[in-house]
Amino acid sequence: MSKNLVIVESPAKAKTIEQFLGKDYKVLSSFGHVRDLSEKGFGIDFENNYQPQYEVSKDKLKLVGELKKAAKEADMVWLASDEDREGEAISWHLSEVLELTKEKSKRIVFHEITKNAILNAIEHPREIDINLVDAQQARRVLDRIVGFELSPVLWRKIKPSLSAGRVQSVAVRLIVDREREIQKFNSEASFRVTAIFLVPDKNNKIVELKAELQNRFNTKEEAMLFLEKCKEAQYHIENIVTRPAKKSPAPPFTTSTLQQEAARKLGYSVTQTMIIAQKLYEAGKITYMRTDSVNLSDLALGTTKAEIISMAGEKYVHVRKYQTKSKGAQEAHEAIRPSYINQHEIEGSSQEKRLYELIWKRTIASQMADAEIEKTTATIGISTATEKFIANGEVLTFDGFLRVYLESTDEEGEQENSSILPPLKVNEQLNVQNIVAQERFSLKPPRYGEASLVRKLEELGIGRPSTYAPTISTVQNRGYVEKGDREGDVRNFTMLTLKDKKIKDEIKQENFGAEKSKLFPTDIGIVVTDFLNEFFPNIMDYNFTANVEKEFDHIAEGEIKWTKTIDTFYKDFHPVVEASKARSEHKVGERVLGIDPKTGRQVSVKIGRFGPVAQIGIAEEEEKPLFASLLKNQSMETITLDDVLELFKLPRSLGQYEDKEMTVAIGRFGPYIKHDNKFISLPKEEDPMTISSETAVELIIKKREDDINKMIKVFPENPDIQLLNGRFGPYISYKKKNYKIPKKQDPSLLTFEECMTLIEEEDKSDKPKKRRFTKK
DNA sequence: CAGTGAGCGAGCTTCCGCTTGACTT
Repeated sequence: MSKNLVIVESPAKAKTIEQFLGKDYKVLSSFGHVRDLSEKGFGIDFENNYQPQYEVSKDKLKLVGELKKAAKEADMVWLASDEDREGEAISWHLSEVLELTKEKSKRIVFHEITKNAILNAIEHPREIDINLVDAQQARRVLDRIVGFELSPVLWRKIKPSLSAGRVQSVAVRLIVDREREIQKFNSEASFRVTAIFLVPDKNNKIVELKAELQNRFNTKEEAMLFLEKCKEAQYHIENIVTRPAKKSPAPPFTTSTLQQEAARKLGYSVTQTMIIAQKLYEAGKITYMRTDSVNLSDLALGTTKAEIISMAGEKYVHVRKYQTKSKGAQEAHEAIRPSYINQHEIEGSSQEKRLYELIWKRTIASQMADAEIEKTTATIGISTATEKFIANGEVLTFDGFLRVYLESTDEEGEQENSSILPPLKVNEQLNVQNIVAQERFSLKPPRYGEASLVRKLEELGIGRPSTYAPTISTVQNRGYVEKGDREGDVRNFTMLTLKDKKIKDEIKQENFGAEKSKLFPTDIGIVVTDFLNEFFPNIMDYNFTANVEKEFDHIAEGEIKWTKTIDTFYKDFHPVVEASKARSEHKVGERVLGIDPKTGRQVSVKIGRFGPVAQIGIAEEEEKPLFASLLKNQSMETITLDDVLELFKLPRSLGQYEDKEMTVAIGRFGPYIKHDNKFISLPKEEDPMTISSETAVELIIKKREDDINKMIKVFPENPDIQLLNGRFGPYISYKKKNYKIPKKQDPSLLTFEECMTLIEEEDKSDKPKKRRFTKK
């Protein structure tokens, strides 16, 4: 029996630490929080000074039992959860639930998982910091109040099952605000002038020298005037300036920067990145992946330095200690780095290998010397004009960290690919090959992607490393935000080219504005955001979290009681919630578009039970209103009366076939034909408004053929059971449910009885689950 | 897999942060 029990948060950590501590110590893990506010109702006693009602979480009951038993058997329990607000609370909850006494338990903390750090921690134990725990309770209770007061308002006013919260609602607001910015944006045109000169290089070979005019022109006329002046001009080098410059490496990865770089360099979603990182962590390949710290342990600094020396030599080393700048960082862990920096690559899936390589490079680079660059700027004078051309050159004189890694950026703008300049002398005359004045347009603000939204949230101090990925999923699952691509548009631009003293004036075309995997607000997201902005501007303020964090800091310092902070907030907040419920004259977000010319009834759009819907007439009228869902590419904000009237032309009858009615309509999965209670999707090229009955009949016949090919077998005993070929291989279909067939089984040999057993077995095994996946 | 949207009103939904599994389609 062990005399000592150490409890940490993560099982992987427990395993490592157990090896350091020897046989007198047993190390278990709490798997994060073990207790939370009751799931029924608020879990807060409002009558009793906001007393939290805690319950051991359902999935932790068994674990808590085991911990209790282990605690009883031990002489001393060491509470070793992380050293931050949440970690302190975890230790406190553990000591409550395990009924630990002060004599029998101690609180210890360490920031790195090394033997020295842990032994040192055990030599310097302390007690639980109840002020820090109180700060966490305030955080927890505030979030519960905000979430559970606001969400039901949305159910009533907009649509069931919606949600609002301190973090998610602001995340959606960022997306909505950005979308409105983009819609408002007016692109401005200007003329950018570039010239190509021909000069000899050091071997007397003629090479191109590219230069750009210092200023741009606002109009075509000005650009034209300038080119006219250039027709007879001479060009010469007026000035050459060479100056050294430096580039420094980026700090080691945090959760947020890892998500950004994995998105930019490897194309992973934030969830994907976290799943892969979790695997690497569990396999002992990297340090903990949910962190806001850029700090590396002394041990890691040392081994990284040694690695760089053996790889590249002493002059490539530059030991750097980074400071965390992001708001609200709690720094319970190290930065994300390889556990063993001398391991350049690892075994595993290709995704794991690539992510590991990224982490390895970033860590190594962060401890390498600056890259040194020599920048040369040549100014070129024009004999007939006062404007100057500028040619920029860049030479890498020392590669430094660039030898292994360069951080990517999100900016798409115009690349200045400055390269090495040919040898030039002041006063040298230049021959011009051509001068081009090209119309350029200012870029609209880019939409957020998953990773850039995380970066923005982190910048604002909203959310934590453990919640970035889940928050991004939540706002998508609630239907507030959709990830998607947008095809670009085509636009014309003017290009003026001066060559051989002649000016060519052309109109050219370019594609612009195409976006991939970006976040777009849905109508529901927009309506919910507008509603919350109107009634709860305080909660929706980008600084709300930062402001309450300040309060939590005061609580942690012991300057205020946590219940006081909550009371002040609640007394302001709750009456506004009540007021927002009371206002009920109109459906939130409803927009009246006009009058239906046929019936004279009102035409409007709103959020219905199943999403955005168009409506002819109003509920109070004697005749029922007509409804039609908006199409995927339509928005409540921009849809017109004519668009809506189009929607009501469906479902459209296509006449009869085999004495049964054929109708065409648009459903959840796009346009379809319904005939004899069967649904047939329209191929892309067919338009439901114009499709003919002949084409419809062809599609019906084709569908029947496909169905026959799909069928493997039916049983005379029970025609409800069908053996079918599907997208994922053969399966059994029975009473509208699908059942798997074991891989080794040849489906055509299955008997009726065997099918029935497969169905029964799967029905039995599938009852108790389901919930979590639909929920999250 | 593909009807829905008024009205009656039962019974449900929901937050953020800590952790890891056990799950489809």
